[in-house]
Amino acid sequence: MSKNKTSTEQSILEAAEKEFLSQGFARTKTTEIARLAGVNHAMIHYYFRTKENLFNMVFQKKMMILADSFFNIFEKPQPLFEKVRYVVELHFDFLVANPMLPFFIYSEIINSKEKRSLLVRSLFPKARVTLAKLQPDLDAEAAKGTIRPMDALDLIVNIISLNVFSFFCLPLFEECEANGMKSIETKGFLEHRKKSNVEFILSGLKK
Amino acid sequence: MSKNKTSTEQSILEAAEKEFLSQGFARTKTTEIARLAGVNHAMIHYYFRTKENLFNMVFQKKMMILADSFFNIFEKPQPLFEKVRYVVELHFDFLVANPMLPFFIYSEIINSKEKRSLLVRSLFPKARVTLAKLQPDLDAEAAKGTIRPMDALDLIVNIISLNVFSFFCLPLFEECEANGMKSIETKGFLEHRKKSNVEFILSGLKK
DNA sequence: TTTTGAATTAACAATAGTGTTAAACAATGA
DNA sequence: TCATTGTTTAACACTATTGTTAATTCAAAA
Repeated sequence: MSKNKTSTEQSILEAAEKEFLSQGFARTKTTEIARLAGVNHAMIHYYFRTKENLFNMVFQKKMMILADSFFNIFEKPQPLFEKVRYVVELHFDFLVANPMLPFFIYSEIINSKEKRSLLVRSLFPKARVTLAKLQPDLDAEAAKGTIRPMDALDLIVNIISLNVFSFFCLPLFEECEANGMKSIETKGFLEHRKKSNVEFILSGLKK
Repeated sequence: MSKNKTSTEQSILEAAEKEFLSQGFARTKTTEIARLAGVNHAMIHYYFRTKENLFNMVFQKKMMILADSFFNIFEKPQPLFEKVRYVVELHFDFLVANPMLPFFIYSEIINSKEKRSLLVRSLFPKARVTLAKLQPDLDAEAAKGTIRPMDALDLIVNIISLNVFSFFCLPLFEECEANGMKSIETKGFLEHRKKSNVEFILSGLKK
């Protein structure tokens, strides 16, 4: 038994991941997943029963990756300024490795209260811990007068905003270049934004 | 003739706008648009021939609104710091009036090179003018030593990032509240972010 | 080698959603 | 009033996509 079950099941999952991530649930066709995976399309129903089941496997996995990604970075004990720089850079690198992830998750939670609730329940406990540790550091620095008073949640939202949005911009700048509109060399766009974000966030912290 | 053509055509357009904005092209059903508009679903094909035609009407209109929104705000002649504050606030207010717009546009351009190109060609000329005016102001202030050297494009991307992302966060914070996770009073979340973004951006500009 | 059960295939059923059509209807102008 | 033209309706055709099934293949254990 189990001739090459893992191989088939795995290649379906990989193809599904690729399709769902780039197209979203609604645009993705199970036939196309099967074609990509190089298997008969009945296999998808054999292993996962429904498109929705298959989607949920992918979604759950990606949601966990997203939930873990950010807040773990904060764990390393460091002085505030180095920590902020480090967090911004590592979060940015995480996005380099998972450029479609935030958009994928957001697209799918927007029309599903269950999924939204699932995500929030995954994020909340970690976020709470991180905020509870970060806020005192910010308060201490503010008391010393090295930074302006800063809400930890705002800082985190700002970091995520600037980093994630850099990836949202990427296709537009690439399109500019493709249309011969020289606005910025797309080649180094992400590298540039990474530096720019670090500087802007550190500068935004200061008095 | 034209019994109440405008009424039917208009209500289809309004229902279509609502559905496409919240669900995107792929999830939206023309039958549901018809139901929402209170018309026979053949009317959609009578007035617009295809779902895609109808979608393009909505998309084109929304894209124009988006393209006009941001850069016009910069036109008012003002000292730099007041101008930046003013731009951030007005852009934020624009998003209050059009909360789904950025996500809608982005979702649809991501898988369509034509639409991406269309958007870029709409944005580019205005952006160019705005940048060409803004950069000298930034350079002058930097020469005076009131701000750190700053790339105009980075500043604009930062403003859009922080503002747009505040609206992306909203459903998550609402969901937190719904699940009894008290992280922030959702009631005032947007007002809070508006202030926070202005301060952070101004602070990020300074030396 | 035979048996067993999982894996695979092709063909098909079911459904949902888009688009078409012919006939009925309503408004307007002659 | 009648003819014309644009509007609306219900019924249907077409298509794409998901999901099912029965028959077949294959690998391993007895």
